[in-house]
Amino acid sequence: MARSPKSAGKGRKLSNFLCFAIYSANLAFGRAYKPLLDKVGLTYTQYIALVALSDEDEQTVGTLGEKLFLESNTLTPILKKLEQMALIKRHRDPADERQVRLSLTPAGRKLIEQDLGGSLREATGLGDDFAVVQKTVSRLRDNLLRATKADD
Amino acid sequence: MARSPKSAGKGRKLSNFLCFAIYSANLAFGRAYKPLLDKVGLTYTQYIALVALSDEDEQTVGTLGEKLFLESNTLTPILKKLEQMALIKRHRDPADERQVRLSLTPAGRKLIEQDLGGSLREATGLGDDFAVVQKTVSRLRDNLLRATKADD
DNA sequence: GGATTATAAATCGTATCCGATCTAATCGGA
DNA sequence: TCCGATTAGATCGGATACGATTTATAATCC
Repeated sequence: MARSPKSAGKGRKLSNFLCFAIYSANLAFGRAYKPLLDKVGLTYTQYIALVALSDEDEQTVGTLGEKLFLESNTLTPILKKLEQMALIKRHRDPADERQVRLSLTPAGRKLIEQDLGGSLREATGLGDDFAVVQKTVSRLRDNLLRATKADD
Repeated sequence: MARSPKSAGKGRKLSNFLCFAIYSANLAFGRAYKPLLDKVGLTYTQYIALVALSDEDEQTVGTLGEKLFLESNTLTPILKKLEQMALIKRHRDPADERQVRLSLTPAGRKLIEQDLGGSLREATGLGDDFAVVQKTVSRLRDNLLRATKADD
């Protein structure tokens, strides 16, 4: 990844790597959410998946994967776990037996409506920049994915 | 779509979650680096660890972990792999046998000096905002970790 | 000095990610 | 209509993350 133009001496400074800032910020978010999610028995990824599922009922694994930038190899085990916890329902679509439809159970919806991470907005220390950063990082992600897909 | 979503309700939009922007941007960086790192047989985390190790010779697992925000449970297997690839050396510190000292081999240093991710700066599409985003996200990370540690 | 405590790394079990592959179901062209 | 190609999920193996525990060494206290 790109670094600042200056690399005197021995190594490249980690602090100049945007990828490392993102990588470590992701770890930090996971740790910030941990105590909140432990209370309800969810992992970070399970929580994100549940939020995405709250967007719409009867999504397929594929469409959910497009939202989360993940595929069935990662999602299937997570979704089975969420079903096992009675937070979602999974069933094959009768109109196309290849697809699996996903919906929150009342328990799952109730859990999501608690706004579990609400207290974290302040912890980011971003103040009014919160929305700007969110948009900028999303744009960064989209640009990277587009560029990556482009030279396949 | 044949079926109409019965709930429509209150889902929280994933697009409003800063944590998801960071989470997915991290996935995107990993995928952008993948083809570059495959050429040299490194994984994303191994590469980040190697960059951190290029900063200084004779670091311990603990000090490396402070830079990477990781601990020995995660680092030890990665460092053993890097040693096995002859990119670093590991040895117990004679002055304190509890500690393991880490240094790049010439091959490891040579690999890092290639600036493998250089081509990705452009792919971020951030232009002159690159450095600003890098600093803002680092600050976000530090704030989150501080807040998380604070109410332990 | 010997026992207790603290520290550094390693180990172990669980849960992601991800490439590769597999299976089942659907589609499509001759 | 038939059969190969495509598609959607699921499965599998390797590599992180991470809490909890273990081992080995060092520091501290009485």
